[in-house]
Amino acid sequence: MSTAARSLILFAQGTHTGQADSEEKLMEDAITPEFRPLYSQIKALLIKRLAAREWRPGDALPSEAALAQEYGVSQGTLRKALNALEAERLVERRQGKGTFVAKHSAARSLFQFFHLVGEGGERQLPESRALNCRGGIATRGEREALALEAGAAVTRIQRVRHLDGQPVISESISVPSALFPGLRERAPEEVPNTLYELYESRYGVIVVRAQERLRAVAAGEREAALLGVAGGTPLLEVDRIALNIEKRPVEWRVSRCHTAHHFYLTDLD
Amino acid sequence: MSTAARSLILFAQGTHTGQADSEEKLMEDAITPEFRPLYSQIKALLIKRLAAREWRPGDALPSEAALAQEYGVSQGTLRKALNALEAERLVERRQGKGTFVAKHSAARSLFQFFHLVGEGGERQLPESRALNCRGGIATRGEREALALEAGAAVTRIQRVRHLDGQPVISESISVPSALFPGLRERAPEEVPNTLYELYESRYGVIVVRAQERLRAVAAGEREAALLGVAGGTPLLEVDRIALNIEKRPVEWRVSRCHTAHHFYLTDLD
DNA sequence: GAGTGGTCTAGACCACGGG
DNA sequence: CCGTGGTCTAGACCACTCT
Repeated sequence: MSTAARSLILFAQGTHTGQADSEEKLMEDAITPEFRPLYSQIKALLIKRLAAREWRPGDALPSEAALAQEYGVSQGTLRKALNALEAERLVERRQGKGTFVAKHSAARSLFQFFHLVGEGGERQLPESRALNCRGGIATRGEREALALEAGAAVTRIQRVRHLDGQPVISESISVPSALFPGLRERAPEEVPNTLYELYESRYGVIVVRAQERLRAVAAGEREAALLGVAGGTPLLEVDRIALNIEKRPVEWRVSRCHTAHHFYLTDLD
Repeated sequence: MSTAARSLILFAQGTHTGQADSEEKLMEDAITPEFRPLYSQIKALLIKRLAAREWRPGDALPSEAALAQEYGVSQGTLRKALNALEAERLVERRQGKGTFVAKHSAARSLFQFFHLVGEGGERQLPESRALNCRGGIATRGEREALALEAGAAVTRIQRVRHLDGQPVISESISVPSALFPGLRERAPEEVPNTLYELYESRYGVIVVRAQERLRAVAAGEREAALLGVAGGTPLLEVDRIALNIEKRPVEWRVSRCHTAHHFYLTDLD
């Protein structure tokens, strides 16, 4: 099945041993060369298949040899595409086992998405207590963050997250209800700690990257009470937009963190 | 000259066509295989030469072919090492030109090291006004941040940085005086905006990566005055340790940022 | 032992930059 | 024109995993 969508463009390429010809002369005067490496085209094709959920998180992809034959390229070229996908954390590769669609886990949440660490740098996932989970109509801010039309339905979750038993984060989450049918009916107790695992396993929404905007704000009375601090205490506000494999926003999350005993840690490299 | 420090360990490798033999039977029962890919060994050797300043920032390295011959490996293997160095931003490669030792520039400072952006996401390097530049003895904090012995000399710079003409960042910088001889004698007016360019061109200290710890703090009276805000205003504190090519700390910098009109922007991927 | 990804090689040709 | 890095191929062997 799936006989390799074959429209690979081999621009002025050397050793194409017999396949993917038929488009050589059609750009006599192509002002823009439009050269695109084969491995890059293969990569895009594989992303398309991943986005179409041809393979699910945790599944094994076909072997390098099989995919190379399917696309009519050498194993080396195909490997380059797969390695690029691994670098973007879309797949995981293990020698002797195979190539697997990346799956969310507590460890991944901890290292890729959760950056608050203790004074000594210890990483630890917080425990969460959801306060509520409701549906509503997208505000202007939600429409902008999630690229929604006016009137779109959103589901909102509010929760407090604890580290070492102490409340440290007050979090407001908004997602498009269309992507997560039924989520709004969940009771707060039924909202798990690592939401991205839920998004993935229950709704097929794979969060692969995010962008965060940080600023310092003064605690309002509500957050202050939730976090057990005085009103006006400086808090670290983390405004995150999470993107799926197609780079579309799927979640907007604003966290306000009490940073008396924790840091937001990030590497510049 | 420099006839390729040849002690590459070729463990159970296949097609070694005649070079780098002589160490085949000496690990009959090596419990730990200690396998290390050739390209990784080459990479380490190149890093050593870069750290030794055999080539200076902006210089061209020898061509792939030349280096491959020097180390007695194939061009493909050598390329893998160079590509890894490029991924770590130690070198820059340009088709048709060559491979060059990475050089600090305003652009690099802006994208790799400066993360404060305007509301719309515009990136812009701030202008700096140094308040003072003095020598002193390392405090406990400086010793920990910079891995210094008790009694070590440090040079401290304090400055205020402006965006769109408004003071936004109050910054305290400490560096080991031993690494930057003469820096402490600079008049504040002689302290340039992009310090890492100065470190590199004047002192041969190449900052290649950094780690930042962020938290929210209340403005003290001093910062408040410098930034033109009320005392107690929440500020984003950015605590940075900058590392050189050998991963040793070379600068400690604490910035306090007024984030009413700017964000700290970071990507999670 | 079979199958997977990982490393290494050798060689061909292409895209790019600058004489 | 030549020299550079970039792409692609083909094939060999190695390391790892599981049966």
